[in-house]
Amino acid sequence: MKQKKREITIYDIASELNVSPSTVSRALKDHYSIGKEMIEAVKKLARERGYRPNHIAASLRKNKTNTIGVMISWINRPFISSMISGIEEEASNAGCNVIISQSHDSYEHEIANARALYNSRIGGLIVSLAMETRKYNHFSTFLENDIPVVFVDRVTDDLNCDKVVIDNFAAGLMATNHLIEQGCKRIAHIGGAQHRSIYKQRAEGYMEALRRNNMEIDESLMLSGVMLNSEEGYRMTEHLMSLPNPPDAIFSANDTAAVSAIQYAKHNGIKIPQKLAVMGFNNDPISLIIDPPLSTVSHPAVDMGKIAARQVLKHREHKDIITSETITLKTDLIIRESTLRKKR
Amino acid sequence: MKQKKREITIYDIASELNVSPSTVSRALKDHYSIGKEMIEAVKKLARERGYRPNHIAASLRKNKTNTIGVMISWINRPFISSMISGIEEEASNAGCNVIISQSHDSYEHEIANARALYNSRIGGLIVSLAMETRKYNHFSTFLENDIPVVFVDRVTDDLNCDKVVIDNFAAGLMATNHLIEQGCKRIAHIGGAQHRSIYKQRAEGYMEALRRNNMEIDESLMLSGVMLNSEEGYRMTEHLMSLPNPPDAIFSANDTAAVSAIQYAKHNGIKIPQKLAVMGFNNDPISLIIDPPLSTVSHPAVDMGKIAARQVLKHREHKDIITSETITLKTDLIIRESTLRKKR
DNA sequence: ACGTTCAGCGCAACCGATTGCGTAAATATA
DNA sequence: TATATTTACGCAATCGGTTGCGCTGAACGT
Repeated sequence: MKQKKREITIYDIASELNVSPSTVSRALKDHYSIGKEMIEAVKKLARERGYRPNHIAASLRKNKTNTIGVMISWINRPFISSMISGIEEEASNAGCNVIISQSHDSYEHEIANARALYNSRIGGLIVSLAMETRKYNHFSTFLENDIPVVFVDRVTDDLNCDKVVIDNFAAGLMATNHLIEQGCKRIAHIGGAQHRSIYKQRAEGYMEALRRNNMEIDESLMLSGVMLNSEEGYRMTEHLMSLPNPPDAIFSANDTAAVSAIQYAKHNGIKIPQKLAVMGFNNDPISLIIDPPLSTVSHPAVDMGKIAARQVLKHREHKDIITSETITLKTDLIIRESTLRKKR
Repeated sequence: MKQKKREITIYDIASELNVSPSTVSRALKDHYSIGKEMIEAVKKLARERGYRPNHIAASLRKNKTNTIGVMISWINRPFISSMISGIEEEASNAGCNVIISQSHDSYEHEIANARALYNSRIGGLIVSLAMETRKYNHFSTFLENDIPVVFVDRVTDDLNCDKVVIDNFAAGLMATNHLIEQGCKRIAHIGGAQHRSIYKQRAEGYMEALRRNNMEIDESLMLSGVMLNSEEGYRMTEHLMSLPNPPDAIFSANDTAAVSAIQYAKHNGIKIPQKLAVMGFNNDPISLIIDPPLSTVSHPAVDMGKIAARQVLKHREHKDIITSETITLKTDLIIRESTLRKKR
């Protein structure tokens, strides 16, 4: 009844063709020292017998798997899940598996996950840092063992490896400039944890825009959250609008907080964008659903994932190359009603 | 310079303790035939030497990995990514990896992915079916080889394995009943592909509610989409509202289409919920952002993922048990303004 | 005619853990 | 005291590829 279907191995193929297993192994991957017709014969028989390569065995021998690890904060966030979608697509095209692990934005978790992934002998790693993380020693194990590490979005300069990012400074500058063009005079900024470079750079872009326009940088209008979630966004907006001299615009470092700002405004009869213009960041689905639609900065999430995956795969191909490049993708300012004061 | 740090193996530990590798192997997993003090000694030395078990080697020997495969349509959808979040959390607590693969709702992709996952020797599989899929032979390979398969949400009755679902019929009934209670007289239903049981059952719940209230079932008010995305939702709403006798309520089988219905209504000056009540399904984040907030049915996404993972892990523990259970989780009707005609 | 080159393939040692079977010593039973 | 049983551990095969090195015969050069 219970048929123990033995799997076909290279040994089966070898003995059937009266050659050695090594020849079969090499033939299957077009090794240069194997004859043309032998390669064909092996592949043909392999196909006929339904041979399935055992990656586990190869991984054991090579002490490296064809699995790419992905460390992110939370899967269930639009930007992250889209990025993973891109990673998965690219990796699966290259015959690689993708294994994911969530840090939940905790430093402790991130360390534990790094250890677990390392123990799983992943062949490459893609990381978007946890909000908390300030030290990066837990990644050096990978680098020391020639396991390519690529950072995406939430990166660090403390480690010398590939990065896939957007120009957060330019994006912050662009977004703030737009608000200024729309006639906003007192622009507040709701940022994220400032040790996370993406948030720091967005804030610096914001400040640079003010400077270039000879506008005062008012520290009391620059807030930074811990998680930058909706609760924080709501409370920070409440704080800002309760100031003696409240802002007439808010540039938020993500859409979640920006949407909360809009909701606070709606609850309190503050007209958007006339009384308060709101600019977000990320182009999350909610930015298009909220009323009025939220102006924001688009993040090429899927592409960032694809490119990060490609970088990992590239390093796996050419182990000799040790260059570490930083790839910066273009962002787009998406102008919607939440900031559109001047009708065009 | 380049220190080839040799990994500690059970052989190193064995020779240092002057015992055999088999003893070390057994001691590390508390095998009954190993003495108490031997177990302690082995574990102590393993800790001191920084021994890391090589799962690859174990997988090769046992011909089964500690990796759980997850097949879903798209990662970047709120329900799916939340579910995966739950799976990952539970699996990682049990020391298992999670590898994901997207079908993009395509039958062909699903088959290819199944084959790839099988070749990866996964130790268990969690599936939420692609929209297109109508045949299920591509999963039998797993069952024949005692690899536990658990279906979540988008399930099928054609296969005899575990399922984690919600009561879609009851949910559809409940949702429609609510609309009726709110005084809606002509309720339309926007459903998904009817060969996918979740959508069929929601539609049947809808019809049952009408029947119980002696309301006519008007076929022209029952539409079913292919992907049930926003474009389809918008067009179907347009179609419905252009009928000679348009509906005064729409029950959509997901939030995406429901939000599109609201947007169509807003674009065309149709008051919600007075002129048109809209009910969604899933409790996606957008349902809370859209104005007016969307009434919907909540899906315990994270829990469904956790439970599915637990089922897989359970089957891995006790291989003898071959029961296949269906676990049905509770849904909640979330009433918001989009259906609230009667002020309470 | 003889040394050289090289394409083409085989040998066998890995990679690290698992496990059925065997065995010696210790303890229990008759 | 002899035998049965239990306790605790070792032996060695096995999982399926991979790869450095070595071998062979034929083509080639002078």
